[in-house]
Amino acid sequence: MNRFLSHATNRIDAKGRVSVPSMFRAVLARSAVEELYAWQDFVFPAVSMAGPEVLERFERMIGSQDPFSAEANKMSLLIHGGGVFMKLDGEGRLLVTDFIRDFTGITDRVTFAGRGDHFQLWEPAAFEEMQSRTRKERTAIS
Amino acid sequence: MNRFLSHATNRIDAKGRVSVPSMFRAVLARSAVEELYAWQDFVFPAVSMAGPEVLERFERMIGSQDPFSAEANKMSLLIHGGGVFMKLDGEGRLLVTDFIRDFTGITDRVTFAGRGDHFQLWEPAAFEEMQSRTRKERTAIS
DNA sequence: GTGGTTCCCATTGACGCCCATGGTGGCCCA
DNA sequence: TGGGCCACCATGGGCGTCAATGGGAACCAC
Repeated sequence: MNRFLSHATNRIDAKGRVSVPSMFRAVLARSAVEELYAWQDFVFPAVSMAGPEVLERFERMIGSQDPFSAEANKMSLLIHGGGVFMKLDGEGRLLVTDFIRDFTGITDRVTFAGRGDHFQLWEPAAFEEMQSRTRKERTAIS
Repeated sequence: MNRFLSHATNRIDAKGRVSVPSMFRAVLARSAVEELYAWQDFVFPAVSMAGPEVLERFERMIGSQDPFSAEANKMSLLIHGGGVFMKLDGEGRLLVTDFIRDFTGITDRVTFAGRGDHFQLWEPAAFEEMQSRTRKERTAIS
């Protein structure tokens, strides 16, 4: 199954690195992704990651709008200004930069959460809380 | 009958594995399910399992919404972030991971409960209690 | 140089695959 | 109908492999 699923929490080491769960790396490998596009999520205090094709998808959405519209402008602000490219080291770890820390509140541990076509980095407690709150809110799935 | 029925409690071994009741495995085999989609239930402290078609059903529900809405985002948080694919070993056992333990409170024994098109993993005492309480309430079957 | 990275290599514990054993129930046959 | 045989299921454990993590040393940029 070629989706990002499940969640797992890993520790950040003294050098600021954290292992991306092998499950997620396997998905990336299947789509031959080398460089990751990372962006600050539009809804949650989380950083999302996926292959570059997601950025292209975002750009097509902007392209289909009036380039002078406030709407297109704001969107570019988010997906370009709030996005970076990152890559993993030989062991499948990534550097937790301030870009990630400041936006998520992550300090020493990272919760990776699958989101289907991408995955996210959360501060563990924030993820827990958001998930359980959401579960309480809606009893309407199924 | 191709349904998950009845319940049974099995012991978790020293390696954290537990046998899925053969009755349930037979149902899975009949539908040629290789990989199980497991999700943290939206209502109970239980992990549910079924074939991948359930995930696809969930995803269609999300797909019918605005992908940038908070609503779609939260739903994905549960079905993607709160879901995993698992597979059984050669003997029909599954590994009871933290993904399962943390959410259900399971420690050394698991109660498997049939739910028609899927089955659930419960902490035995929690299952007992939930079942007997529900029986008393007698919500509105009759 | 100095701080921050990247590239390797080492360690340890978790997990997957395989084979073994014991207990129980079902079935056959006398 | 009683006994015995056999199949199947739940459970245990060995062992090789891989993932997560830690740390040294080369490297790059300012």
